[in-house]
Amino acid sequence: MSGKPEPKRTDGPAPAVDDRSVAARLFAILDAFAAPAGATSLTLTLTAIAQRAGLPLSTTHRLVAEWVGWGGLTKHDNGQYSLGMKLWELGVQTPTARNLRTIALPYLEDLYETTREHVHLAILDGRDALYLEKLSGHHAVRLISRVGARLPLHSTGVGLVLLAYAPSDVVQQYLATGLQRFLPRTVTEPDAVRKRLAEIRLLGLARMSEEMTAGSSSIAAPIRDRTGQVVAAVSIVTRTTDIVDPEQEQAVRLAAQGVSRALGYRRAQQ
Amino acid sequence: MSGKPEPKRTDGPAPAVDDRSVAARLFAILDAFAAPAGATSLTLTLTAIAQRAGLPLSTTHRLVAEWVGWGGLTKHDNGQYSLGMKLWELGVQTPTARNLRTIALPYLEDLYETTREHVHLAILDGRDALYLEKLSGHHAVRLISRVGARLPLHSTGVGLVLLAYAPSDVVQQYLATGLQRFLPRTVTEPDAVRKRLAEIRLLGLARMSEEMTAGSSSIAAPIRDRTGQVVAAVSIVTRTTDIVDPEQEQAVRLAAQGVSRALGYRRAQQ
DNA sequence: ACCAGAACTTCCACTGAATGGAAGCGGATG
DNA sequence: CATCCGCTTCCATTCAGTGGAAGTTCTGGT
Repeated sequence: MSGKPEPKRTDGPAPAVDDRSVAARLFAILDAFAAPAGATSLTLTLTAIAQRAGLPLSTTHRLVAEWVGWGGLTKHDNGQYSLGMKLWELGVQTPTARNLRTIALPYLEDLYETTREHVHLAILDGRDALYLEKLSGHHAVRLISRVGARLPLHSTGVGLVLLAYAPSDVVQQYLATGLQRFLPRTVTEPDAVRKRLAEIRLLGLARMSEEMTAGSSSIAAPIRDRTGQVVAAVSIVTRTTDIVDPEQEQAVRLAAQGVSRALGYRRAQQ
Repeated sequence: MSGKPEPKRTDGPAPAVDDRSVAARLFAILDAFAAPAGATSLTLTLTAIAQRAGLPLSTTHRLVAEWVGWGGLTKHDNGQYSLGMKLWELGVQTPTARNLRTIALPYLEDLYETTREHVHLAILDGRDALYLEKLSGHHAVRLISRVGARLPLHSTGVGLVLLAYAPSDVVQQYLATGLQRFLPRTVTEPDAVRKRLAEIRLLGLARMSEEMTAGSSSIAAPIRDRTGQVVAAVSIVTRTTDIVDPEQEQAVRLAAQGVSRALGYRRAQQ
């Protein structure tokens, strides 16, 4: 009853004992390096890591040393830390990413060659479109997307395609939360989005225009696995024009079909 | 006093208390998933993880749960575990890999388009060539290399280039250990390798033939950063022919120069 | 050159989180 | 139905991890 038998705590601003496990603390350290949006990858000092992870400096010091020893973090000459190659090495072995990427890459290359536009490959992960691959030429319009980026489902071509073929409860939940408007043309009204999703399912293709990045539009199509489930989406992002280019749309469709076939999909109908 | 008040340990085969830290045990679990050579990515049962990591089952159970909770491992329906997307997500943010890849990719695409051969991008990491990127078309000769793979320095094109421009003590150490012979034509004799390295430095290009995989040859060239240091190597792998193709060699050289220039290198001499 | 301050590293007594043996569970196999 | 094998849960024991504090190094201001 009453207060716990705390030793000698000077009131202060809620010490709030940290009941995270060692593992959770180790993870918190890595999470401190998660790059925010489309920024360059982070490089942090020990103190910065400690702050971001909410850990005492000495604990951070010890745990960071463990990460460095294993290769999950690297210490640079200037004393800053960044994510280490070991992490990259294990990361690229993750089955979902690796298998899809390996199979899809040749088709993405073809698509890039025929269109010379940014090519994206993304999957649905939680409430986001997670970008697995991105090909772009030298010219390349500046985009926020990059490999490993998470972008909203309702404002990107791949995102909308993924949402269009997602289980209805996922759609329900996604639309329930307020959708952010990035540009005047971003569609954020739930019912309007629903109507779009139906059109996408009908057409087997999504067309976006100026909803995430000014001056750029995109065309996206679904990729299916052997069971017919949509598991990913491909897209190209072009400079916005008013005319629909049937050749580009056909190229995206073909790429998506190619990958689907390589994944073992044999289209049932149509 | 005498012996510790051990509870009731039956002698047995050296209990050998495990003095690994919690962190080390967590890492051992991830390391259990490191795919051996060119195999498909692993999927393991709890028991298998425990064995590979050398941990008691109950400890493994608890720590694996921590990884799953964070997203570093994923539990599949069948009860098997594999590396998780979180790992991939953080992994692709690793600066070295990300920066080099982003800058190099357009040039690698060009190289692929002009040659239609496997294109590799690798860096020197420890005693291995670590493959950062690999592009291949549909036809594609079967190769052991893949993104994230580690292959020997003396039997691959990129490896030999990296070794040629490595600090002399690295070369020293590498050659000191016995070099494995994969095929009859693999050069393993230290002095012969040294001679090759000198030729590569002179020519700015490496030519390999049937030293790792039967029927395939490769042409590799060095990539330099702004300081002039060789930081990576590009190569194409072709079906072995007896004639040297100057166009292919020129294409590899151009790609390497393009990436170098994009990295800020302005060649000093030549 | 000197000093102040910040950032990092090391130390160590205390303690509660991690450990792992054992028992319980559940589903596959014969 | 019995057995095996792999997974999950439990909990008393203890030692690894903790973090405050002191020591050290680096930075930059005057």
